[in-house]
Amino acid sequence: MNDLFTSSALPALIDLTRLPSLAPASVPDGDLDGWAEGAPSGTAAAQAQAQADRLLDGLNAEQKAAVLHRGGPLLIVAGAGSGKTRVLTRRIAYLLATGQARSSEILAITFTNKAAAEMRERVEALVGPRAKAMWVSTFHSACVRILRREAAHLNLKSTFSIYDTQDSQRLLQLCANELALDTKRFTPKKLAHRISNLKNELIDYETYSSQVSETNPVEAVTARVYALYQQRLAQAHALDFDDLIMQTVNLLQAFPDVAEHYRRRFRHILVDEYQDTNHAQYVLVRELTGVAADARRAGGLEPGELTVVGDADQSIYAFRGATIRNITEFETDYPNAATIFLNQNYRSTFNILRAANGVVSLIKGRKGKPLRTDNEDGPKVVGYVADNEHDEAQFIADEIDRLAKEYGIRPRDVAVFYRTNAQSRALEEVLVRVGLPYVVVGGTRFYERREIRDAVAYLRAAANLDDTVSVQRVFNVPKRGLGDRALAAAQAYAAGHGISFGAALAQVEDMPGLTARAVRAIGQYAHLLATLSEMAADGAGPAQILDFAMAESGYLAELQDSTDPQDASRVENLAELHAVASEFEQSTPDGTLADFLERVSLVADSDQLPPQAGTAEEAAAEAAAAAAAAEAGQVTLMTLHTAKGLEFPVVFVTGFEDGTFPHQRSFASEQELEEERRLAYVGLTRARQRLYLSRAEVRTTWGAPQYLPPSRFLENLPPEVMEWRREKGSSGALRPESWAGPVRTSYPGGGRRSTYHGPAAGREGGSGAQFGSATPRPAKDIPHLEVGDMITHDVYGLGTVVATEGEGLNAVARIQFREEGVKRILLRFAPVTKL
DNA sequence: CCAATTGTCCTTTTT
DNA sequence: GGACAATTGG
Repeated sequence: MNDLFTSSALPALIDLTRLPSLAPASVPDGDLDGWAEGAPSGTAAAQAQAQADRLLDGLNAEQKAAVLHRGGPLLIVAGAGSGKTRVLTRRIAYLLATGQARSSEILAITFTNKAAAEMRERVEALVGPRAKAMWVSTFHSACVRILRREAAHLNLKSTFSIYDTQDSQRLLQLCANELALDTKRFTPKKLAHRISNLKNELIDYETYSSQVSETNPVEAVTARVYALYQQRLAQAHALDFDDLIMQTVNLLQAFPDVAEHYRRRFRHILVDEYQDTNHAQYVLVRELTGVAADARRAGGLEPGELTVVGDADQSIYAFRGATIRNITEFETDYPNAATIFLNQNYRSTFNILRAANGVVSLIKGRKGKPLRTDNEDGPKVVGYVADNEHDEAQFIADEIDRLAKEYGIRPRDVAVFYRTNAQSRALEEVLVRVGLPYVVVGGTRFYERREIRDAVAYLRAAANLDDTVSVQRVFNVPKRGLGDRALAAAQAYAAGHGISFGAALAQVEDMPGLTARAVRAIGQYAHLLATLSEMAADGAGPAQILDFAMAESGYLAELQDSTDPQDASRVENLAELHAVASEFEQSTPDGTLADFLERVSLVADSDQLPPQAGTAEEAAAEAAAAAAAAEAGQVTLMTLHTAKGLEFPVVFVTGFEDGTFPHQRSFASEQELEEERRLAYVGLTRARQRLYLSRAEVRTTWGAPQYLPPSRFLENLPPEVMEWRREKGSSGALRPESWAGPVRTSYPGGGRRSTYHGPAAGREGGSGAQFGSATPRPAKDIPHLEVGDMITHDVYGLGTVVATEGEGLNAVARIQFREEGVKRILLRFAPVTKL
């Protein structure tokens, strides 16, 4: 390890005299926790160094090198399960313990707030109060803090609202209406996506407008909407998710003194999950390190220390602008950078790893080396082919039961992953039925529930009356007898007077075109908002304001008086929000309403995630794990995306069907398919001991049951690591014929179709059942198609017939699909219906 | 003029 | 099987 340390570190460019002393800044007082900032002294220094060196215990040579690296940017290419979080944590602790960095000089960026909280906890457990002033957060949270502090520079209220995707789309809908767009063609969703991409590339609307070709209608419209959207955001004193990054970059670039302040402040920047950063985030990091700014270096500011950690194989966020180039070109971007590879996997059994490597090995131009491990083979990876999603869920439930009985595995050790959130329903149904405790992470998140968003809209309005999206959201919630008419009148008035919607409401007396009833209703609403604003301005806490708003508006009463049983749980959710707000007031006494709202906007409720045990050294995490060990806990259900960075002893990855995973929408491009492949890799590598892969032959997606072929990813699993419990569903033989009468999986009135454990299942299991052997499909069932007919295909969706050939059993059609282009399809087998 | 009701699209993945 | 928009009845 010393070899690695001395050879890779200390590149020529680094001025040794400027490196901080290795000696710790303080005397260790028995244990690490006792350290306080102070002056170094002789023997104490040696002792402290010994303490610091203990941070290297249990690390392999590469990991040590990564912890010890000094001088110049460092790229750690860390394969799945190679202990990257551990290395990053130790590296920060080491910087602090040796006095190379003060905690106030550290900015560590993680992917989620949960990861940030855990990392902070672990570092604190290692070096105690020395870690106090460091920033550990996501890009977004860090940017909000900077923007709030520097709001004046940007002409922004420091209580600006933060718009999530839903809010942005609402505002875009308003903009689209205003511009009288064809919202069928330009949906808010698509517009949001386009604008988000532009922002990720740091292209502001002025630049974009000047670049677009007027003859391209999509670009021209996007430019107009983008401009209006930004104007509306500014009027609302709101920033969307992408603005948080882009505006921070703008700030740093436009105000050199501000930039310099933060560069001096954050001498050590560490970025986790670097493969998932987008261009804007890349530039932000570059601005903060000042490495690219030669001119500033001439001004006496040395470049900051930058450490990034990532794994190109786990890049799964390209859809949101992440670019692998940030990791593959790191050495070009930072010429004196060093790279350290961590390829040893400590997490998974060899069988699991071989399966994972198989899935990802096909990717073109893949640079990484396959992971290696000294771990034992472990049990084989279990495959299962279910008849349908309920059968799949039943298999999982039965298997969890069996594992509990035979190996004492607890629910908390088990995770079930799926590609899309919608897939969780079938799983939940079965888990409820068999009585297995479970928790769904993500999905319809707490903060996305309607009542929560309504309540938060009141709070936002209180903090920022100009927040038009929020003020309009609860304009008639609870019902105040205000409809489109009243809304339009107020909107017109606001536009005519150049004031915000919220401000306009106060002048309801002057508003033309309203009935007396509407005037009264708006007046009451305006009064309520004014009162809430005053409370917020007087420093009332979020819980107090929430209480008042819910009571005074009649929102709570409306829910309580309702007979809809759903509304009862809404009341409970509001109580939960109130509890969160109260807890916030207690834990952060000087936290403002804006602070609370920031947390609500940026913190996905990842608190539900089980604490990750794994690394042994972190006292706090260890204690928590030990305390929880007695509990059986809950099975964790989540999407594959959410699973990134986690690990579980037992993992089920479901839905291995072409169309589900890889998702149908990714068929269009090679890049997207590769991203799906990496997603599979991420899923498989979450497992420590046991891995299960399943698919359903028939899956019911919104209404209609669909036959789906096996996922192409399954073909790349090395057969020797697989144990197929069931290779065909009992509907398998039916497949080619099944089209005439698709399996009925809808069950009216909640009556559940029993899963197939009958003789059919037994007969098919494992034996080479002949594919459609018995009766060739009767000719009458083959749809007769002519050019121009519209059809739907179970896998490819809507299509138009562009050519036909052959007759009867051999009839073939060329069909133009929306996503897929033209396909040649043998009608005898294809799941096609004529429309 | 508003509110409940019927139709329509739909679904990736998320900070 | 759900969110949300246009539609119709009150």
